[in-house]
Amino acid sequence: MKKSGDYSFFENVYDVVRQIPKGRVTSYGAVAKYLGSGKSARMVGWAMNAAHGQIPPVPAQRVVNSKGVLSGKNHFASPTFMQELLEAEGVSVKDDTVVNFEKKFWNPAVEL
DNA sequence: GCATTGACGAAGG
DNA sequence: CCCTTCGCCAATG
Repeated sequence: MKKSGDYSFFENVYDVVRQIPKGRVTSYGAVAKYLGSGKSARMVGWAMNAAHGQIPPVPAQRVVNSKGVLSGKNHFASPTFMQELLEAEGVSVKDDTVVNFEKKFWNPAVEL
């Protein structure tokens, strides 16, 4: 039996990612740190892997690694889909890396 | 139950 | 900047 508010780590990750403002990005580690897991950035990535088909949809394209690289683009429907989604939101991507990453960076621990 | 993998990150060379 | 090593933890074989 599942109680209301019984959020798993995965769902908690989805909740944070869904709150990323349009045109901004964050990193797996930042989300992990906000959730208190700190070094479990891999789990955030794993959560994204299971994020497909989630309702409401999880904007996984706004989550990149600490360098601003679209490390997970290969997991989207198409390797170019992630970049296209970001550029459609006003985030420029060059060589699989977010341009002006530090300016686009959205830190949940600070902004949330 | 152990070994390997991974959409990561930090530190060291 | 590039590469290697280590830590972290769930999923998978």
